[in-house]
Amino acid sequence: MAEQAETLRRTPLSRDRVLRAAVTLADEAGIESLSMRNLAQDLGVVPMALYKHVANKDELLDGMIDMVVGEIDPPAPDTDWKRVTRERILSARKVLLRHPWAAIAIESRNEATPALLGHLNSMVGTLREGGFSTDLAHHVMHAMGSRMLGFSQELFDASRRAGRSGTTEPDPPAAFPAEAAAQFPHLAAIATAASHDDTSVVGQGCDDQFEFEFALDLLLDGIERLHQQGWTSSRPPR
Amino acid sequence: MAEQAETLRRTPLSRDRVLRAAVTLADEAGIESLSMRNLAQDLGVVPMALYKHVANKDELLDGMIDMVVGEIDPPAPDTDWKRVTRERILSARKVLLRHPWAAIAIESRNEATPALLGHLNSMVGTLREGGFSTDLAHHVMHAMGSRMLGFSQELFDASRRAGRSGTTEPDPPAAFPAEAAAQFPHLAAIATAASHDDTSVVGQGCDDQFEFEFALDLLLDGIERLHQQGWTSSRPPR
DNA sequence: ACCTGAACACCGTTCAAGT
DNA sequence: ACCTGAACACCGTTCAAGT
Repeated sequence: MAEQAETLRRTPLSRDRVLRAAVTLADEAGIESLSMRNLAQDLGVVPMALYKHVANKDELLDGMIDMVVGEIDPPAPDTDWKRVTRERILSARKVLLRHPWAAIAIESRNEATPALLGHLNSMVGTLREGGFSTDLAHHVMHAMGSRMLGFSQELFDASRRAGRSGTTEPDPPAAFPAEAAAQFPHLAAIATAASHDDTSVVGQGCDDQFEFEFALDLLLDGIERLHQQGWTSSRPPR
Repeated sequence: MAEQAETLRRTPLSRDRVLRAAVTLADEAGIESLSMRNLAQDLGVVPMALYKHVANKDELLDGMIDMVVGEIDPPAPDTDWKRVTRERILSARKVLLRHPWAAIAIESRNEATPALLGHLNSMVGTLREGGFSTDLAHHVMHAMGSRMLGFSQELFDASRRAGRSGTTEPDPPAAFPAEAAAQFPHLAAIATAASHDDTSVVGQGCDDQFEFEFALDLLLDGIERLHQQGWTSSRPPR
């Protein structure tokens, strides 16, 4: 990273170069290491020079978010709303896993950025082309953003949040301590029952991709059922 | 709040009093106003006095989270897993709406706190008592924590995040500007189609509670179906 | 032994002085 | 006109000096 700064020192700053460096810094060192001062140092520049390209740190974060959202695949040219939506969501997931700081950064901002609105808009477009009423499409979009537990369980993984330490080897599996197993027997049971892995381990023992697709298909199948029934909010199923 | 500090100045500090004041401060002024120094001032105490009761700010946040999790209703004495789970999730939602900073705070920590583990454990317990295999219960818990869009759409509401300004009147509805409607026609369409409200407004026009229960029932109905079919991950439905 | 002021190593951002 | 060093108003936390 130091050599990179060396190479680029003389090339002029630009908003794009600032944002790109910020994303790299957050990816590699963690979002808590992203300060205007650290970022300037990475770019071989005095801190105040950044303010020529971003108004302040909030705008920097917005720009970073838009850069990440731009990595999501565009909708495939396909008429099957279910397949298109599924692939789009899985693409977004891949992007968010590449940039572990991004999901929380997006949630922490209180206005959606333009790129994010564009992404959501095209997701709704896919549903509309699939024959969804605006009414049902509306509720579906909300459902996609809901978290029943109030937080995303996937995020309980230290190795994800902290910056990658250069190497890509996974963390050593954290054992489920015996005392915790006694206190939380049900959690211990489902941790060990994870059939796709054979260890008595939480977190590391779960196949996150499997779990994600499980939830995704649960939702998509339910949505498909409502869609086929011609569901409207004025005529709810229950 | 100043008078409160006055009243309590002489009563000795305790971990509980520190945590309680921290939750109040975050609720009223927003999580970004929660600094060790501000908190100490609210308590009429020198900043360093806090460190007698919490090791550092991270531990303070953990304590605040546990305090909030403690507000979630215990499971009702009922044998119907679906009703119990539904009520529990709605109770958690109410708690998280009372403490707008809490959801993001929980996601930002990378280890679950003891109270949170206890809550999750009892949720799994409800499923097990309802006849769920540990396998299915495991996947269900993951599904409950999943967010298809990578972020929770509910959180795009400035009035939620920023501290309450004393008054409880809602923010004036933010209009969906014409230029945005042209750029994001599908979003504009679903915003206006929100049948439970009659305005051309995003955010304010949505009945969040309705949307939450829509998603919740979509998931619960799908889960019930899998449960009745005796679903296991070695014999998936698709 | 306990408490706490000052100090340290950071922040984001303003502003005035330099070119 | 542009650039930037110093300064301001904050952080969390350490540590040594006070009682």
